Amino acid sequence: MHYLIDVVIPLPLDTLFTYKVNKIEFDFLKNGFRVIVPFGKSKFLTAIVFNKHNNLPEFYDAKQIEFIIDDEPVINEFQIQFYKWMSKYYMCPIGQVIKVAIPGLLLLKSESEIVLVGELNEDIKLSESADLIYRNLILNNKLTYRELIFLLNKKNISKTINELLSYSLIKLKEEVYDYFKPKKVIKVHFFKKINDADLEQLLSDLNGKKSQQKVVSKLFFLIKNFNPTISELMNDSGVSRATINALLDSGILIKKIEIIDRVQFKPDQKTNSKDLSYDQNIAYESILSTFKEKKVSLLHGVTSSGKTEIYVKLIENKIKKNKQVLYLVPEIALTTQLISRLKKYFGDSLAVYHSKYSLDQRTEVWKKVLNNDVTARVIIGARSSIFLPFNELSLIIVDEEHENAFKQFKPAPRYHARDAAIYLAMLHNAKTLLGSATPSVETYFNSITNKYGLVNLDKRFGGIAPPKIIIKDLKKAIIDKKITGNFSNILLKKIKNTLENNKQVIIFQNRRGYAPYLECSNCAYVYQCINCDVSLTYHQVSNELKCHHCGYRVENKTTCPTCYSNTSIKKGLGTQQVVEELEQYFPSFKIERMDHDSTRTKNAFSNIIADFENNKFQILVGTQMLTKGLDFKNVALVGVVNADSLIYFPDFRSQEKCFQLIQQVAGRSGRSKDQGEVIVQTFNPNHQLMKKIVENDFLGMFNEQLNERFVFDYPPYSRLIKLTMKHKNLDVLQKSSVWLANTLINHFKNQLLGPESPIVSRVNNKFIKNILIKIPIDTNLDNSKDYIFKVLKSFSSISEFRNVQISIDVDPYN
DNA sequence: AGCACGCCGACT
DNA sequence: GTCGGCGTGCTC
Repeated sequence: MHYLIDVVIPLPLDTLFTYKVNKIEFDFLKNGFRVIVPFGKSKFLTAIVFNKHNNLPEFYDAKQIEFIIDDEPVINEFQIQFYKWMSKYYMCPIGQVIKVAIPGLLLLKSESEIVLVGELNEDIKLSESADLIYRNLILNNKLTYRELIFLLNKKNISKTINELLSYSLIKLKEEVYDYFKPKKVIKVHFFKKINDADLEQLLSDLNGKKSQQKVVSKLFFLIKNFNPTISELMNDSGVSRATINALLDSGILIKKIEIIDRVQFKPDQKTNSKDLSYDQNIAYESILSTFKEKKVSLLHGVTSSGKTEIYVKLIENKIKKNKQVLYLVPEIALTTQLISRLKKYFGDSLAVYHSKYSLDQRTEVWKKVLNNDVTARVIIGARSSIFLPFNELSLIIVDEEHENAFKQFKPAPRYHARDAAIYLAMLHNAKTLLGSATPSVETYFNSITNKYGLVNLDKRFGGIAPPKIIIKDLKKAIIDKKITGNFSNILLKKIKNTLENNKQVIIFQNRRGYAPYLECSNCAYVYQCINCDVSLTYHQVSNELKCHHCGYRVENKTTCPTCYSNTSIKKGLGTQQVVEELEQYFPSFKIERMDHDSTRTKNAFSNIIADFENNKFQILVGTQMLTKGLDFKNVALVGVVNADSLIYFPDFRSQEKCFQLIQQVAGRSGRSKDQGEVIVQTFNPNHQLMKKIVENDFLGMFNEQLNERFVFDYPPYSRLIKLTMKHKNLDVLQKSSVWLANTLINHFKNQLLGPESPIVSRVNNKFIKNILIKIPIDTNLDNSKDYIFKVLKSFSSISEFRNVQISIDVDPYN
């Protein structure tokens, strides 16, 4: 009988690799265990067991595993299923999925150490390599695999290791794999449990030692709630370190090491969930009733309708039953307000997970979820939290379902967290609740066609009237000379009134930087990035020209490279310039900016929000960032400087996005009792979309968009797969993209668009071409994908095209 | 992905 | 004569 395991290697390779194990290992191993395997000539990698079987491979000799890391699985069967699905659906190698899904700490490479533990007996004769290692170990005591490989110079090291092991000269230090170190802290305790009488005794024993008495009484008081650290005790009792040390030395106090959670929750006063309003309660009940028949429901609730309270109610029910709930948000950094709100309700059962957390923090949450720990029953997280090892998952909430941030771009798998969450919930037999004030066309379509449940909540909480949206025609304003700079007179007047009433203003400008581009006024040259096919953005503060694609930056010397004149003019409009302009008009008010540039540092974002909330400044100018569920009580006016770039963005979703964006920004206004106002400036006041925006007509927008998607075969009437090709040589790219498109056309016929150069046709010195495939909804998606893979395989066998990078995006979002 | 192997140019 | 450039193929 042969014992074999199939493992996933965390590299972008699409196959499982088969290794031999012995009977004992076979019986011990379960799917989800980590093992160290030899891979290639000299590498050792962490791999994850995905399958166990007895079928010896026919065409190659399986290697033996090196050793087993865990004594229990680090991922569960749900995840194995889920990751496999993701690999298949998003056409991404399984190894790549693993790499993205599992925090790095759990996937260490050959950092294992061997440690010298024995002494060489004279009658043992070591082989040359073993002797070399042994002598090195005497000098260094321990060596990593990597160093070993280096010393032995590319030989198979497992032989040598086994030889040294067989004489008990070395030990493999497996602990190093558990790199994850719990955070430890030293706390002060009494030497024994102390009651009131003991305290009296202690205090009299310390007669004359005033400071020590102080410390003892303070500690006695504190331990009712918690044990302090040494420095906390010092501060609280107002004594010096020496006093504490004296008490420690005399044995009255002792130090204890405690493991604490890295992800700390301030013990905010815990509150019970609020009672739902009449409308909220109806919505809540209907969600429950749609869940009887449907796996997925959409809560379409206007801004300020109090969706969060409904979520809270639903979550409460689940955690009472010791179930897990995943609360997905588009961008965790923009969710500080929501998190602190949820903390109040769920306190210690709430954990936050985010790929920007440190590896230690992530690993901590990971392990808690794996063990269904009480301190991680509700996970609030960005898209990567769908990869966590849930085992009692019973509800997923996808808040702001329409947000593009749910779609992953950068490393493959290019998954959409909302769609993946629905599959994940299905695996767990759990429910998914999608929530949005402006649902995506796809989701709303699924709701009205009865695939998902649909619950409407169209009254704002407390009956506040929705903000009044006013469209201002910029063309007319210019003709009538009723405009100053970029602001129509009416907008300026409204800002003035609002500020005078002690209310705050938000100005939305969807472009960061100062001016989008700089143009030479002599020869009309536009300053360009040297690596990319885009114009450089002028940044006033640093007096630099920056590329927002590759990060290239130059000092603004304003000497035109073509005509050498130095008369450049700023064209277009960015957030920095808007701020500068407003500062001129309203010199007595403070203005702040919130965009990608001003929020780069760790706390900048929450600081700006906190300052705005506390009325430390009155006008907030910002980009998209402003729209993400922020809640400012005192904002009465929102101004959109220019809506046109939103409508005319060349993408089939641009109008939907524009509607969503303006509705969301509008939602920031008038969140308290007064009706808010929104002024949208545009050169296209008669665009049908503007009418829909003014009338708050979601359904009208939806129907119109749906119709357009039907006519042009876009989702939800088709599925899209986008192939992006990159190469440094334009000719090669041209030729190869035409070859690929022509080959694919055989199968996809007129459902294939391209190859086309994107608007930014060169980034980082590589040219780009896109091919878009529309797959009709009634054809088999798997067959289409198989065909694409087949074609890509023949593509890569053409040596001329070898170096063309191709990335696949299933359900692309731009 | 990484890394070894292999086949061609500029050098002590 | 060799060192090293990076094109190609493979990893159980």
